[in-house]
Amino acid sequence: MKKRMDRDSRREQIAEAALKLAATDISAITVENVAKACKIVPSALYRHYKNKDEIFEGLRELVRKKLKENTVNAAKEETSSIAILKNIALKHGDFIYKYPGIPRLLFSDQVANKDSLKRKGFLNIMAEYREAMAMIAQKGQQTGEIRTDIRPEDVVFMFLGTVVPPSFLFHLSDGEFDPRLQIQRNLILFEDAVKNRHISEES
Amino acid sequence: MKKRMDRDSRREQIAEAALKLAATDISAITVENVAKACKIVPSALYRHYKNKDEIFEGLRELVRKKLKENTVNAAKEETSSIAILKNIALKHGDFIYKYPGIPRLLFSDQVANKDSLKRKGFLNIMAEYREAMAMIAQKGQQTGEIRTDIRPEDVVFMFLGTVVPPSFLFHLSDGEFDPRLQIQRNLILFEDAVKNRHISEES
DNA sequence: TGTTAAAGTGAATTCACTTTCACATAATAG
DNA sequence: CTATTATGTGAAAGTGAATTCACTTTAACA
Repeated sequence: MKKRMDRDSRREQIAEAALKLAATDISAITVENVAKACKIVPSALYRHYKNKDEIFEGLRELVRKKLKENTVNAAKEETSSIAILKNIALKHGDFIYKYPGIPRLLFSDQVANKDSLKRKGFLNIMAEYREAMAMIAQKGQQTGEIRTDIRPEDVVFMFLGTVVPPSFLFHLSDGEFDPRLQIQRNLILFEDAVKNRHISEES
Repeated sequence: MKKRMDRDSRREQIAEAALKLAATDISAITVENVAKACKIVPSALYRHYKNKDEIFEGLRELVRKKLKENTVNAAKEETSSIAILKNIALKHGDFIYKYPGIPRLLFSDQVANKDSLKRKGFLNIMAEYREAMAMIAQKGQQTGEIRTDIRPEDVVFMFLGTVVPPSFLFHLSDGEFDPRLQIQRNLILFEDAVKNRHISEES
């Protein structure tokens, strides 16, 4: 009757199930709960992942993919660098609001703990991400819309500054604090701070 | 021979021991390790704290105290609002660099997890903290050094934006990324973004 | 100095998970 | 149709803590 799921779909299903569980609480990601969500028995998970750590690895991969998707879409929708960055920030707001598991995972220490390999998982995602942002910023400097007296990486940090604290508060407040509104407000200051002022023209 | 420790010192010693353990990894904070660090036996901890959660509560209290100390000292050293805020940010950089356990704890989900009471612990600390910052910002607006077209809370978020992302990266990178340098750079943009521009005078 | 309460000890218990394993069943290819 | 391989099952074992408890030691002080 019921067709069995093929290998790849099952692996993905498992990671998705874990991501959903992360929305409540990272500690809800137990082998048992993940298995239950996939309607299989705990031990069956081990046919698809060597152990729980590998499930987390799959989870990180999932997050990486979704984050990248966001940035790519944002770049398609806008042309100016600042507009792209702002769009990405807004998309992130919607995104983490929709998947509260994402900040949970990023800030979690279960997923990225002592053994530096696991930690490097997210660190690499962040590095890749920061680099992509830096390239956008650099382009903005070349076209003259972003001030050139700071490094592109500093623009990136300013960008992170608009997104990370609201996300963190969203995480801490267990969903009560709406990160999207604050990100919008922060973006006003962000634009103001990084745009090239052309002081001579402005006065 | 050896004098036994009095009740209060012992409680504090336990919290301090937990904080030190947090520097490596939150999961290193086990009843056994904490006890070992205090040179007593695990079960003895229960004479001082009802359970592990209460130890974490003591830990949060310790963090709250240390954070407050920072802000108070910064306020003493400077007069202008912006200078105070910048000073606090710098102090925080030094601070978390010295106590890597602090960001670990803040971002940890062991310490502040599902049951909302625990989570509220840090949430309250953050709320208190943000309020204190907001008051400084408001004062800055009254004296005219900070622009008045944004809410004090937005200044606070901008402030957090300078400190939180570097702290987070410090945490993720396991101490390799130095938050202090980036905070310094971020503060340049921070000051630039929030100070009152007096456009009429500047041109 | 002998009594009492507080603090510490060690062993045992419990608990929530993860992981393994021998066996069962479904899909697939020869 | 049968052999083979991939998946899934259920029970059992293993693990790493947290917590409890009866018992000892220590400090304080009447």
